Amino acid sequence: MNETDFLKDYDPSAFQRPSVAVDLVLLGIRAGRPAVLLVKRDQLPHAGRWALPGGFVGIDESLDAAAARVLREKAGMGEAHLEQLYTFGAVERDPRMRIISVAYLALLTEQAFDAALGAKPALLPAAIHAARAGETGGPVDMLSPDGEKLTLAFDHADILATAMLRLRGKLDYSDVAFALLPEFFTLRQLQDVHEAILGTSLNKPAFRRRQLDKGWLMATGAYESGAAFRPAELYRFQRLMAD
Amino acid sequence: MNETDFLKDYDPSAFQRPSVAVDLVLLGIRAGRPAVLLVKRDQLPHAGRWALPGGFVGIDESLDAAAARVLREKAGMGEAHLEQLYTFGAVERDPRMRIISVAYLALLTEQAFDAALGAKPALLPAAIHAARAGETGGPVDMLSPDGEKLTLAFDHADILATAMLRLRGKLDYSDVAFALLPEFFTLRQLQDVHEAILGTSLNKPAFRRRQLDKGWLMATGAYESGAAFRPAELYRFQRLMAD
DNA sequence: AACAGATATATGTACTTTGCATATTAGTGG
DNA sequence: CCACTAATATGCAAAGTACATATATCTGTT
Repeated sequence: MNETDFLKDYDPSAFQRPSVAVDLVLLGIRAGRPAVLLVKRDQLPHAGRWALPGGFVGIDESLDAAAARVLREKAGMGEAHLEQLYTFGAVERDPRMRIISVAYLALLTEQAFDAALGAKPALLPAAIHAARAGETGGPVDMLSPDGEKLTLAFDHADILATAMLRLRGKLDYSDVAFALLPEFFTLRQLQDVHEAILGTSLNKPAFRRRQLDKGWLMATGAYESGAAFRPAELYRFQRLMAD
Repeated sequence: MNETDFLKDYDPSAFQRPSVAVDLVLLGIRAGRPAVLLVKRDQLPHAGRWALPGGFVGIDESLDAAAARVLREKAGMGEAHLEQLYTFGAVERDPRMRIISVAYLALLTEQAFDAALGAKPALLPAAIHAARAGETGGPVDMLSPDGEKLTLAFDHADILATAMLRLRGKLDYSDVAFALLPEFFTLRQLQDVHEAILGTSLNKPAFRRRQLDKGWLMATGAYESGAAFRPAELYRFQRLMAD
C-alpha cells in the first residue's frame, strides 16, 4: 500500500460519504395472505407513491437501533421480531443523492399489525401476491385493500421480493413462523402461517407430525374456545436448549 | 414543485454521515480445510493485527462494484464468486470513526487462491478451524501457516463466523460449492469441498447419489489422469434451466 | 502376464422421512 | 339423539438416506 492509498483509507474527510438509511418491511398475515404496511410519500421524489417506512441512521446509532427506532416512530410499536435483510446500494436508487439502505424485516403478529394500523392510520396495509413461481426472488405484486395494484417507490419492490424470499427460505428451519403468531396458538394457525407464506396448501397430518417431531412446540393442555366444533389444543413455542 | 426543482433545493449536508466500507472474506479450500486471506494492519488501531481486506465505498460506486474493486486491488483478482454477506454497523466497531461495513463473501478456487498469494505476497493464508458445535455462528479459530492462533482486528472475527455459517447453510441447496472448484472436477473433489466446509466426513455412496440426483452435474466423458489407481470421471457444473 | 494395492463406481438392504387416505374423537347446533 | 365440522390419530406406500459390500479400472511390481 503506497502513501496515497494510505491517506485515502485513513482520512475520512478525503471521501465524500453516502447517506445510510434503514428501510423496514413490516410484515404480517392478514386474511390468509402476507401483508405489509406502507407509507405514502408526500415529497419528491416519487411523491404520491407508497414506500416502506424508513429513516436515516444516526451517527451515534447502530443499525439495529435505527431499525428499532423506525419501528417505534413509524409503526408505534415497541416489540417485534426484527432481523437485517440485505443492504441495497445501487448508485441511482435514489435520485436525490447517494443513499445506501440497510433493509430490515419486521415480523408482526396479527394483533401487532392491527395495533400499528390503529396507532398510525396513515399506514396502508397492502396484500402481497408473491407468485409461487418467483422462487428466484421474482416479482411481487402488491394490492391495496380495494384491490388496486400498487407501484412502490425507489427499489422497494426489490426489497419486498427479497423479504419474501428470505421468509420462505427460513420458514422450516428457523422460528420465524412463531414471530407471526401470538404466544398461544393452535397447530392449524401455525399451518395457516406456513401456507400463507409459501402460497401453497400443505398436507395436514404430515405438517402436524413434522412440527411436533421438531420438539419446538410445548403443549399447554389448554384448548381454544368459541369454535363450533372440536376445539384445538393450544401450543406455545419453546426454544431448543442445545443442538 | 417538480422533481428537478426539488433536487436543486435539496440539502444533502443536513445529516452527519457515517463512512461506508466493504470488507471481503476471501475464502478458499487449502489442504482440506477452509482458509481465508488476510492483510496485516500497519497502522493504529489494531496495528500488527490481521484483518480482512477492505476499502471505502466511493460516492459513485455501487456496493457490488466496491467489493469487486477491492477484490481486484487487494487480491489482484478479476473473477470470483462474490455475494453480499451482512452489514455490520455497531457504533464502536471502529474506534477512529463511525464506519459501517458491508461484508462480502468471495469464493476462490484453489488456483485463484494461490494466484492471489502470488500476486500479493503480503496476504496471509490462514486456516479456519470452525468448531462443528458452533452452529449458531459461534467462535471461529484462525491459525497462521505456522500454527499460531490469530486474533483479528475490529469485529472481523464476527464477520468470518458469519461467513462460515452462511456457507454451511447454503452448501446443499445452492451452487456455492462449485465456486470453490475448477471447471472440471471429480465427485471426490466435490465431496472434499463439502467435508471441508462442514467439518465432518460424509458417506461416499450417499453423497454421490444425492449430488447426481440433483441434476446439476454434467458428466464429461473425460477422466482425470495421473492417478495411481482407477481414474475418476470429470464432471462440470451445469445450472438448472427452470425449477 | 499375473497380481497386489488403491480408489472409483455400483448395488442391496434396512431405516427414516414424507405424502396421502382413512379412521376416530370432541365439540356445536338442531 | 343426530348431523356437521374440524381436531386428532393411524396405516401404508413412496421416496429418500445411511451404510455395508461388491465390482471395475487404473498403476506398479514381480
